Amino acid sequence: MRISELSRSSGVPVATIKYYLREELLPAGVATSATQAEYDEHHLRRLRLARALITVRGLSVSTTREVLRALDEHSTDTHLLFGLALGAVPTEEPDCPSDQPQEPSPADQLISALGWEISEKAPTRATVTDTLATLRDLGLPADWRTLLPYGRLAERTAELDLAQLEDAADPLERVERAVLLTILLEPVLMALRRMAQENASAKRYPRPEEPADQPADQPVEQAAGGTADGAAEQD
Amino acid sequence: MRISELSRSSGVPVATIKYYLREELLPAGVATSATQAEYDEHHLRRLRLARALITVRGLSVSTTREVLRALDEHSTDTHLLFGLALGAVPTEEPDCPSDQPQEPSPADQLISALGWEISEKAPTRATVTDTLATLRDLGLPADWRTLLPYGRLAERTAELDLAQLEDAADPLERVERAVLLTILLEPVLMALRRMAQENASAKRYPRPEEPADQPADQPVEQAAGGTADGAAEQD
DNA sequence: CTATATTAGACAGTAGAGCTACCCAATTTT
DNA sequence: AAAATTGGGTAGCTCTACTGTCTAATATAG
Repeated sequence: MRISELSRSSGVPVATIKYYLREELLPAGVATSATQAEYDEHHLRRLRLARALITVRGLSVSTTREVLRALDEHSTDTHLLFGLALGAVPTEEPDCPSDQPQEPSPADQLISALGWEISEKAPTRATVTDTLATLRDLGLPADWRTLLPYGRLAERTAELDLAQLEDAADPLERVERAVLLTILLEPVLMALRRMAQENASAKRYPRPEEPADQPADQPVEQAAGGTADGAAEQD
Repeated sequence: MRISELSRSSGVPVATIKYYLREELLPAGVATSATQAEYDEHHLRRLRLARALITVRGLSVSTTREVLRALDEHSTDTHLLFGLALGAVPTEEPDCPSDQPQEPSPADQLISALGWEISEKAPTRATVTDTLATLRDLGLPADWRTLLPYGRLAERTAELDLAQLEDAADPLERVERAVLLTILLEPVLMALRRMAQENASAKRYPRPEEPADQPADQPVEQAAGGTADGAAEQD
C-alpha cells in the first residue's frame, strides 16, 4: 500500500505519517521508484501502536521512539523489555558522576527488602528515591518502609500482567503485548486507584448531605454523591 | 516576606513565581504599597506543592491550577478530593452530547461489578473505556472482566493510601496529604510495577546469558542482569 | 502518448506550553 | 539624595508536535 492508504486505514494524516517517518517512529517503506514507496501491514501495525502510545498514553514522540526501538532490539528476550526505561517520569541523569561506593538509596533498600532482582541502571530507582525525598520536603513522613506494602501489591499486579501474556503463542506477539500492557494500562490503573479511593473515602468520611437529618459526626453509612468535574491532562 | 525571599527559600526564580501568580497557582500577596507585597508561609507551602506537582509528577500548569483550586474549594470534606478530575490522562470531553439513556460502558460494568459508588461524571470512567477500546483495536483481548482483579488490587492500594491519612490531626492537613499521596505517588507505583514485572519476568523467562554452557531452552533458574538504559520522560 | 493526479522528500511555518528577560515607575534603604 | 529592590506588565525565547507548501518524478486516464 502507498502512504495515502496507510493514512486512510489508520486515520493519521499523511503529513503526520511523514513526520513520524522522519522521527523514526516508523521504518521507511520499500521504495519502488523515486517517488513511490510501498508499505505493508507491519507498518500499519506500528503506526497504530505509536499513535496509541502518543494519544492514549500521552508519551512524547521521543519517548515513543525509544520504546519502539527497545521493542525491536529486544524482541527475542521477553523479560528485558519490562524494567526498561519506558518513560516513567521526568527523571534526569544521576547527578553524582562519581563511581565511589555509595550508601544504598531508599530505592535500593526497598528493592532488597522486597527481595527483587533489579537492574542497577533502572531509572525507576531514581523515581522512587526522588519522590520520597519530595514527599518528606513537603512534610509527609514517608520512607522506603512506607512503600513496602505497595511493593507487595505491585508484585500481584505484575503477576496479572504476566498472565495476560501466557496465551500469546508467538514470542514477538508476546513482546508487543508486554509493551502495550505495561504502558497503556498505566492510566487505567491510576484511574482505578482514584475510583477505589473515592469509594473507600466516601464510606469513611461521609459527606454532610444537604437534606441531612442530624449534622453527621463520624463514620455513618452513606453513599457517594456527584463529585468530580471535567478536564484531565497530560498525565 | 517579599517575593525575593520567597524565591530564595523555595529555589524557584522570581520570574517564575510571577508567572505562577499570573497563572493563579499562587494567591497574590497582601500589597503593602504600590510596589510591595507581603507573602507568608502559606504562600511558601503552596509554591512548594505546585512545584512538586509540576516538576516531580509532571503535571501541566493548567492541571496544577485545577488541582490547587479543588484543594481550596473542598478543603472541608476530605473524600470529595479523591475521584476528582486530577489530570489522569489526556481525556477529552464525552463526544456524545445526547442525554438519552445509553447502554452501560465497559467502565460502568466494571464499577458495578466491583460494587463501587463512583460519581457519574468522573473522567476516570472515560479513561477506562477508551483504553480498553484501544487495546482491542491493537489486537489484545481485553474487556472489563480483565480489569476486575486489577480493581481488587486497587482497593487494597486505596486502603493503604487512606491509612496514611489517619495520623493527620487537622482536616486541612489531611486534604493536602490526600492530594500529595494520590498524585505524587503515581509515578512511584508505576515504577514499582515495572520493577516487579522485571523481577517476575526475569524468573519466568531467563535470559540466555552470554557465557552460557548450553544454548538454554526454556525456564532455567537464573537471575536478572543489567538491562535498562537511560532517559525517561513526561510520563 | 499526452494530460491530470499522486507521491516522496525536504523545509518552512504554526500554535501552544513554560518559562525568562527586560522595562518602568514607585518605593525602600543607605 | 543616590542606589537598590520591588511589582506589574509585556515581549521574547525554546521546545514539542504537527501542518502546509513546494518540487520533481511518476502513475494513471483518456
